[in-house]
Amino acid sequence: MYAKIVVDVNAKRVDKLFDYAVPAELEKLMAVGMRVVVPFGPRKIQGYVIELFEGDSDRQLKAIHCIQDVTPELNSELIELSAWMQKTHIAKRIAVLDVMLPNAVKGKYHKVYRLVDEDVPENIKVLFNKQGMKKIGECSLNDITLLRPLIESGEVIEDIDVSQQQRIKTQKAVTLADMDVDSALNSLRTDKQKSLVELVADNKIMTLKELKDMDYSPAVVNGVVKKGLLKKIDVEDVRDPYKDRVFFADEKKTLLPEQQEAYNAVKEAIDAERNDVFLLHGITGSGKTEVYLQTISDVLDKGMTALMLVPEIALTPQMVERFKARFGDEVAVLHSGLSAGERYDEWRKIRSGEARVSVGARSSVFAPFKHLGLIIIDEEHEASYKQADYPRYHARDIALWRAEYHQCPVILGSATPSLESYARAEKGVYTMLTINERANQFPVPSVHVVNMREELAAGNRSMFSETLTTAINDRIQKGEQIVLFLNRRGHAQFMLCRDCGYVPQCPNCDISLTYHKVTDDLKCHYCGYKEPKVLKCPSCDSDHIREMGVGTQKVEELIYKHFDGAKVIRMDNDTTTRKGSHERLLSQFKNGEANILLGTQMIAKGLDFPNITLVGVLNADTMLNLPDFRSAERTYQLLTQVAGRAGRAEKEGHVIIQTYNPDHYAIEHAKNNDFLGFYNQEMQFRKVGKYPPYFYLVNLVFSHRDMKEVLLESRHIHEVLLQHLSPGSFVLGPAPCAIGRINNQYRFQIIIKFKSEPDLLTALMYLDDYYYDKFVKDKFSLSIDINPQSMM
DNA sequence: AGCACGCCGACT
DNA sequence: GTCGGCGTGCTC
Repeated sequence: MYAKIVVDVNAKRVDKLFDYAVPAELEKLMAVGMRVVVPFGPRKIQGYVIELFEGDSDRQLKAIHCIQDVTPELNSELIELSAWMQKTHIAKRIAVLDVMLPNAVKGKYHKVYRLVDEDVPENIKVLFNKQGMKKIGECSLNDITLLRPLIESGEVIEDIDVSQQQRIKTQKAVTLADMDVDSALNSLRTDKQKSLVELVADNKIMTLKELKDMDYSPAVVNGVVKKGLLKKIDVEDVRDPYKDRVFFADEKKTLLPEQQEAYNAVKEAIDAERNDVFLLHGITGSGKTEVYLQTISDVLDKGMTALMLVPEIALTPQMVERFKARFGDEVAVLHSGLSAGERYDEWRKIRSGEARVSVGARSSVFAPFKHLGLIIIDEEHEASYKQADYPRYHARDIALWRAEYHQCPVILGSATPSLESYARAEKGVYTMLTINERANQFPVPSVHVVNMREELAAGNRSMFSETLTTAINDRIQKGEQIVLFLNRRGHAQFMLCRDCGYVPQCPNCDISLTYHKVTDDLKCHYCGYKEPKVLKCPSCDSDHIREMGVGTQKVEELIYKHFDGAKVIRMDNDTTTRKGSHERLLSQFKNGEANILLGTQMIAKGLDFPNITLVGVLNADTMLNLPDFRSAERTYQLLTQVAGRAGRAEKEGHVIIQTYNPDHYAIEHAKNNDFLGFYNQEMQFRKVGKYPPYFYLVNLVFSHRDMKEVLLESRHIHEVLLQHLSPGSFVLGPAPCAIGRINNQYRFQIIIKFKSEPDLLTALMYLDDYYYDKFVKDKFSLSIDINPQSMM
């Protein structure tokens, strides 16, 4: 037997399948998808079994060294998917496999000394572990002196140990020993021991912890074990991060007519096992989640599985609670807050079939389900579904591939669909499902736009307009709650000299340094460069240099100064990095420990508190002015989402949007909650600008230390692309990137725009291959982003 | 990516 | 004469 293996070496040159012989003693155990350790050149590394085949090989093949799993980590679907991703994402197979699997699975390599012969003096033997290994990194000088003669004589050799990062957690348990239960019971004297054996006989396996909880002391258990009636074993201990929480069973809610219609359409596709894609366009508060829950429930009833994706920041305890309440232990939750071990446990629950529903962020799209009956992507427009770094996959693409593989339907849900998806639904590629009425029947909040230019003209230079100030004071007095949203993207704090206008820049990148109040220093967000806060302007020696721009901290201070009786909870990256802090802050707000919740992007989603009657958007424009073709779309989506936080209950909600561009169509349509109006206008702009969904985009970024070289080389690549691509496509550039230099690497970009380009992948693969050696040798780097989410 | 092999300069 | 610099090339 032979095996085709992907080796764990992240290099283009070895991005192919290697053939190995399977040793006779491993043939029975060997399965596709397993991880194995193989000799590779002079060393030993981990690899994935992609294919097994029989027959003679005329080549002298090396043999697989050992297996790493008993149950394969990958199934044949994921293997096929990885091949597809390798091709369509211009990515290395191993890099693709790496993002598919949970971190705990990935191998760790240690250089070790290995004891060849066990028969050595005791003082040497104690240095080694049970497997006769000793990590070289853990050797003291003394150890090495001791070992040196043995290394020279060959009794100890250098080797590489491939180990798993995260061991499966085990627990001690007991089970029946091989023996007749009745005769066993007869041989026991005490009732306690008898009942213990009966209990174990009934349950097959009981952990010691369970027994202890049932008042069987270790002494009793050990006594029976000693008699040979029970035996101790290790069982896998599945960590459940939510195990201490009690979930109340959640009942099906009656669907409103529009919900029902959407549900019926999906249900029909589920039953027919048809690979339909639905775009569920439902305004905020229209009860999309209830539709998801009921369709999932149907899938489970059919004995199939369901995968649901939500944006990372929407994966709040509230959301999880709702799923756990409806489906109980059948739910696996996958998000970034889990430890590697917890994540792996959830993964294994899915693989074994113990969990049949998953709720998770982007990477959970690879969850190893069998018999998928439905895939749901909630908030399908969210940019976070696209992985920002290599391999740049979009969870939506993966979901569509998997749905086709399983022949099951997909629901793309959103209140503000991406233009790409909406256009496809309009064309009939996807099935459009619309919900226009709110499930709770409460009125849509009223939206008021404040023109900050007028405020400024009227002499109000604070960041709170007259209207907002009045509204905030009113809510504080009534004891109602307020959410204030500060759009921080592209609006970090920096230092500015008031005399000469100097702004401290990163010496390695073409970007100004960001001021961090917590550490009181200046940092570069791109390369990590750090320097102390400057007290005197390095340019003109003036001491009128100070922090500019508003951060949430600054706004918090201003709120306390501006409003009596304000009690603020601030949510941003600084206050929510600790595990569980997100949840804690929200529950504090929910309990009324504060009346103002101030935050960035992360508060735009999911919070659903009845007492919020006012939502203020402090600066609606910052996102609008970003040099990106999606900036209007992003602004519209964000404003709609933020507005959705108000009036989720009986009390009427108000939204106040402060902006310097009150007439911008993104803001106007957001104000009127008019998606179609926005869509039509934005589509015009996309059509004229030759942007998605009219054209597909590929963003190529080249970087190198030497500006001249990178410019010359990218010009050449421009030529190559023109030759390879069809006349209907556009190749723009090379032009300097928006941030022209990062970490002393000059950056140029080329943008490809095309409607249909059958040779695209071939051309890109050619670039990736042909230039690879050059890029390695001359430290050039090329990044290829197909369907980029951002052009910056 | 690692690691070995190999072919040149500065040292005992 | 040899130790070590890192360019080159290979890994089933």
